[in-house]
Amino acid sequence: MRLRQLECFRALMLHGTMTRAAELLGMSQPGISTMIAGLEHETGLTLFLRRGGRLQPTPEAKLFYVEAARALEAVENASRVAAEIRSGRRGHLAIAAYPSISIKLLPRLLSQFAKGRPELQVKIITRNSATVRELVSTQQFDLAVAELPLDYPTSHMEVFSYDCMCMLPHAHPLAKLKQITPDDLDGVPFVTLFRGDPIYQQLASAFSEYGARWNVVAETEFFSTACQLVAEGRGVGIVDPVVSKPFTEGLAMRPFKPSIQSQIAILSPTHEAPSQMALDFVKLLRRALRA
Amino acid sequence: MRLRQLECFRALMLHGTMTRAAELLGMSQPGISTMIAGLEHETGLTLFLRRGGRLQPTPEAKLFYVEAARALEAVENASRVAAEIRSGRRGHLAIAAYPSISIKLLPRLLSQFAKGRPELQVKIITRNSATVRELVSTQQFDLAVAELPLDYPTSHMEVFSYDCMCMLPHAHPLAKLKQITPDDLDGVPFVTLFRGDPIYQQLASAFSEYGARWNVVAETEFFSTACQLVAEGRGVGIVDPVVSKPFTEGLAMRPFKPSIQSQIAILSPTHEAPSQMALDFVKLLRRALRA
DNA sequence: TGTCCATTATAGCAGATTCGTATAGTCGTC
DNA sequence: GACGACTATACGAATCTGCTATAATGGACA
Repeated sequence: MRLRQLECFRALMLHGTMTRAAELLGMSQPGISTMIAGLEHETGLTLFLRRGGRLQPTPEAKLFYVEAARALEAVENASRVAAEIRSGRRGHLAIAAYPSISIKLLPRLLSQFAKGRPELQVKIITRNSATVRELVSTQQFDLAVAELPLDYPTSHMEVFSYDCMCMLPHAHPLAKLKQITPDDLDGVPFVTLFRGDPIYQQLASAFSEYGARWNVVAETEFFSTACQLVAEGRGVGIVDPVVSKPFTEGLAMRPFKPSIQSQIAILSPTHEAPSQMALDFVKLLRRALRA
Repeated sequence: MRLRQLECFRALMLHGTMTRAAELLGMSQPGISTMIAGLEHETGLTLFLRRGGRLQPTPEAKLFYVEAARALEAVENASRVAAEIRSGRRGHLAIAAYPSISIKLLPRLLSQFAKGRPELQVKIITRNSATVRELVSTQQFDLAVAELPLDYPTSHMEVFSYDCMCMLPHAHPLAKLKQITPDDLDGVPFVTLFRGDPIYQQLASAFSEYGARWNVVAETEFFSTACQLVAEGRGVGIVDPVVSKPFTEGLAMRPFKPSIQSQIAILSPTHEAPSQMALDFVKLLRRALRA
């Protein structure tokens, strides 16, 4: 059973005569004739009665038409889907990300990305960076974003490093300074991430190196929480300048010495080829993370 | 997009290598290779990554596979349905019939006909013979059975004539006779069809011709009702010997003089070709009506 | 009845497609 | 470095497709 036969059959059923069906399909009448003859021969069905040089569809033809039309639609649908995939209108994007980025930056980028991609399906899973790393190794995701250091490095990894900045209310006395050091923060109420976080470790080292007293008044799990505490006047804190930017509006940001490094990475599954969709989104994400 | 391309694609997705897919499809490996290359070229999708002489399906291939498989199934289904139609396993049979035949005989024949035809859809509509005639002219039915005379004759019509027989309880005194005439029934309680029915007209003539008194004690719409009244001892009656046979078990049947003719006809739509299914069923019905 | 018109069917041919064989290229493994 | 497993390309034969030309059929109408 060939597709062209079904197309000819459908056109003939819809338009009554071979001559007209041929016009519609842009082919000759004898072409239709042989196609229909072939279809009748191969199916063993008498689809049309030849009455007075005209065709009359048999009841069998009407029964078969339902299935033929369905089959043609399915094929045409496959063809359309192929075009949608090619043009990036259809696809899915499963992303695993650590909390700070999945709260604001990622949704913002994704909704921007989804414009003009009506059939795009997006899945975002938020886990801590260690879990994100495990999820990537199970190949369940097209893409992942995690903080470094990872327990062990993955092959496909694109790293972004940031010098963290000190955030404090505009009204804070230290906001007058162009740059802030541990000395400036000696005994100043400080909001930080939990003890396990690399940022915490680096801060602890920095304060002890400078011989300043690090007065931690709050430990949070997410940057966003820390930022909110600072905004409420609970103390000052330190964040990366890109991923956390959406949370620091209305706060003063000052460079911090010594350099406190925040590193995040875009991870790709190792054994799986990335989809074009994923590659396209990575471009957008990369641009955002470089900014 | 050609079917063979989709078949090759499916086999390749299912079996991993072109070599194996070729075996499964009974073709050569280069054949698969060119088919896939053609499909990739025509869809504009990169469906497989060539890594070290091996193929690795891309995420796009996985997306497309869903639709490709669906399309192939639809086509294969159409092919299967064609075979079912050809073999008579699939089809429908819409029959309009007058009450007496649609109550017993028709269902009995249809259930016999439906054996070995799993996908057969049957529709029976019961109307009086005049309405049946109208329904046939609207071409909504594959077949109809009505009593004669019709108000006007249809072109495709096969007539069956019966000499009606007298029915009476076995215990009835007249059951001893081999044959019954209006004289025998002079004043005998009689159950008959309604006044409008051809049978009624013929009986009235017969009794008046013989100068016998026709003692009608009940008029019914259906033969089945009349038969039941006779079985209950309400009187004697007259029915055709074939269509009404299912209702007359337990009753004595005797030939009646003069001949009271019951005529019924199998009607086919005029402008519509009959389905093979309908033709097959007519054969069965004809055999039953001739018996 | 004969002519015209609209339709379908068949024949023959050119081009496209399909699919085989032969062969080369690639990569991992031992 | 040879082998094995795999894919890609070249080329030719068979098949399929779809065209033009033409025949055949039957209805409409003068």
